[in-house]
Amino acid sequence: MAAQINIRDIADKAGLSISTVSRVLNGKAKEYRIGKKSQEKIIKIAKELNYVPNQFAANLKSGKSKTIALIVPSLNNPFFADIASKINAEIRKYGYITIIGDTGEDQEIEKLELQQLLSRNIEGLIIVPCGNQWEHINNLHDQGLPVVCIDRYFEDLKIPFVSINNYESSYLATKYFVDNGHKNIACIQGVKESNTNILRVEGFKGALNDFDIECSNIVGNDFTIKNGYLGTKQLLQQKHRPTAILALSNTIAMGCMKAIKEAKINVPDDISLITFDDHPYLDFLATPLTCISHPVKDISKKAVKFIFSILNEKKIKSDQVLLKPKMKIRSSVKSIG
Amino acid sequence: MAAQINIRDIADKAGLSISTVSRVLNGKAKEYRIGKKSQEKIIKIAKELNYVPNQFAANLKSGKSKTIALIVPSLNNPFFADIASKINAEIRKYGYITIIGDTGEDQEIEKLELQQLLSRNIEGLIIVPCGNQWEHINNLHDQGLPVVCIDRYFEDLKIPFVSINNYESSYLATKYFVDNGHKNIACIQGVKESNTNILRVEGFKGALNDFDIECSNIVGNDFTIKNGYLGTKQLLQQKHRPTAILALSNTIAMGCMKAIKEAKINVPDDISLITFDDHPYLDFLATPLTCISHPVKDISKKAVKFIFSILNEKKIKSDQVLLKPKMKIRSSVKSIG
DNA sequence: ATATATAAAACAAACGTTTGTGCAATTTTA
DNA sequence: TAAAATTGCACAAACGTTTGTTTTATATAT
Repeated sequence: MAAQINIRDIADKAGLSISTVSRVLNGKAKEYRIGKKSQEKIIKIAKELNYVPNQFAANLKSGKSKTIALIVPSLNNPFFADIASKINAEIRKYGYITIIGDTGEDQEIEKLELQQLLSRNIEGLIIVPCGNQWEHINNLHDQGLPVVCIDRYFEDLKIPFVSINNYESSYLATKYFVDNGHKNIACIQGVKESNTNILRVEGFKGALNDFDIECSNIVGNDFTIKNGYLGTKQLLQQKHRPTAILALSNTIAMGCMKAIKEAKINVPDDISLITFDDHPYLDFLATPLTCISHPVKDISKKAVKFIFSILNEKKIKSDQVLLKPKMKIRSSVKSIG
Repeated sequence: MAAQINIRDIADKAGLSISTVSRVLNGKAKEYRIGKKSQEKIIKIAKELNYVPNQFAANLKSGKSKTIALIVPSLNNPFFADIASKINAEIRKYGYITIIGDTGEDQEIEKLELQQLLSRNIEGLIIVPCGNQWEHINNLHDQGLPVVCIDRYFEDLKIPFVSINNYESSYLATKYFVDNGHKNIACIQGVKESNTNILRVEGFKGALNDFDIECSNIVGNDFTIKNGYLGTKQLLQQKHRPTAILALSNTIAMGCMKAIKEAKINVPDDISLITFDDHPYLDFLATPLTCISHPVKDISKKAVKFIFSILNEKKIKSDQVLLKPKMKIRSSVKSIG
């Protein structure tokens, strides 16, 4: 790599000092009363030489890295990919850059990545935590690093978060099943300890309870295709087979569909299905899937706004918000009974 | 953010000089003959204080950022999200970190991001270029920055790339149509100028030509759902409606399916369809889609390997490779005639 | 003509590392 | 036992910026 030209090269060529060049290039010309001719000369030369400032040097001195870290469990999950894409774009608007970390749903990798990111002096962290350990994240928060959890969060901590009301989400879905006459409703859950999952399961149970439906048929333990597949198989073998399944994630739903297909039965004729997380392809499935849709754009925007509010020490009214979920009705739920 | 503890704090606490600490922490203890007791003491203290090195300082001095940039057209596209996920994981294995840029298929943003990334002293660039302008990328290559194009590339330049044989891809698909008796085959293309598209179209035409099929019915001009939708509508209105459509990307295929659904006709009974880019959800579509599958993992691995080979000035036999595509046969092609 | 105010820009320290070199102290060799 | 070699470490410069302070030149006031 050819040596990058630096501020000194510009100073030399302009016959001015590096401090003057720095100030002009940083828009502090007025503040430091740099003459117009000098300003123009510097800017012209910088362009000519195609000057690119060395962020390391700048950051080292200023302590500002202009970098926000985003950590997600898996970019392979279209939901998180969507979030990553939106947050990345949003952060850029603030003149900051995003470093995206993909933990592969492994909390040890999460910790490791966090270390690496810290050594890059990130100024803020937006994270979808991938487990129920929170100490390493809370420490950062306590140390004053702006942290915002999205999607998944820790209920009893003071870390700001923006997520959706997961209880309401599955309550909505379950109620929809009930409204359509279903009484034997099953649920395939994800990682049991994750608060997302806990709340969704509670919403499921809560709805059943409110409508005086006894049985709560809950299987599974992971947000994966495999788990959805195995869970569904298990459900289909039950003597009193459920008429409806609530899949607590899009990955779980994919597994469901696989098992349902293998069993040569149909959605919604033989079994109804609702999934979490919307995606364009849901419209084109064998049976277009009714889903609980999360406002990814709102979540992303708000999370980024939070980060920069904290960074600029602006007060936020409430820094733990739950957005409202929506149900997108397609045709995977049959009206029965 | 509380002040991070630095190498000097460790030196003070250990009663040693910062150079000694630096050397121990960088694994250069033997090389510089640091005593065992000193080594142990330093490592112990570093752990106790939870030392995180300041990469900016280290990078400033050493000129090494331990960072590779990855630029993709859009993380929203599952294909690129997949690539990003894999490359990210792969690069981490080398102790490097990845900065992911998402250009939104906008070449101006691509240029802008590139500038920002350069100022962060990236040591390498893996890019899926999002247009047919190559100067800004070629310049970097000429300046000695390790650059590897993936998926899309520039044919006449010397920039290393790893992609798949796009000609072969669509040739394969088209041949499959022909083998199944199709004669009136249409193709919905993406961005006309992109080399990916050009080659795929050529493969399409080449196959038709080889099998003495005259008509080449090519519509469309963008790798988007919308374009797929409009293109399909256009095709369905033709007096001599095609019996098969080759969609040159997964996004285009989604648009196809939308239009086909609206027209109340079926795949493959009324029309056959093959798409590019595999994805788990393709199995669960109304009609599981036969597709041309690209070895994402191989592409990612090879690209990363190239980058580090170039970085370490190791010779590569051939640095412009085209991997073999595979066809994943599902059930979206009807055997006719 | 001198003192004062202001404009314009230079000086120099600092950020936290890495790294080439130098210098004791200790051990080995002759 | 003195010279040579080795071991163990410290010194200090450098990386390219930012930024508080100082200096110089010019304009204005007295």
